[in-house]
Amino acid sequence: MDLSFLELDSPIAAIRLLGAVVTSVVDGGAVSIRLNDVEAYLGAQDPASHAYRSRTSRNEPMFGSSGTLYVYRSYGIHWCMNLVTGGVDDPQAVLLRGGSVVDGADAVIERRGRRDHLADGPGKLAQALGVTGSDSGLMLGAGPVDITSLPDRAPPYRTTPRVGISAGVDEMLRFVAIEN
DNA sequence: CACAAGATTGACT
DNA sequence: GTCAATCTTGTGT
Repeated sequence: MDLSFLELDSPIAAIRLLGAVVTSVVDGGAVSIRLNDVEAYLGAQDPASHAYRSRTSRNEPMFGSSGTLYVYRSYGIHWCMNLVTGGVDDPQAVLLRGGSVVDGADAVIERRGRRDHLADGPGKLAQALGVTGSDSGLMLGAGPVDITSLPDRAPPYRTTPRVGISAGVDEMLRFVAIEN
């Protein structure tokens, strides 16, 4: 799989990730999710980014090379999963906000403890894939997570402000695939 | 060392 | 629609 587009700026990489299939193999359960909701974080000049203030142990993976996973604890309860884009020392990332389960639904239902709303939110998507903080800093393909399919072209999508942030709210950096 | 805030979710009124 | 759960991390004293 050619993932070189992840070296591009996060808004462009985010759009290319729409329709992409992310897979994970954790505890013997193989899960595939097709992304339909992503957000771009620009890095040092983006007040909404975790890398805005300074380089810390938490956001360290964002300063790594593109294709690195950045996973953080949200509200003390959930895990949220990003893919690092841009070059080294350029802390851009794409937050994986949502997708639809295309394979391994049984494992997802067991992890989520319910049959609906399996991956329609960042915390839910990470839980569906079985991704946790211990996966932060791993490269795609080097750990349990990989991208196995990319669309030939970006699907139709709409652009909205990012969700749940208190700074940079005017930036239209959330990209949601339009359902057909 | 103390503390405030958070890229959310799910249950309940 | 409203609200509590829950705890790590970053920052300031």
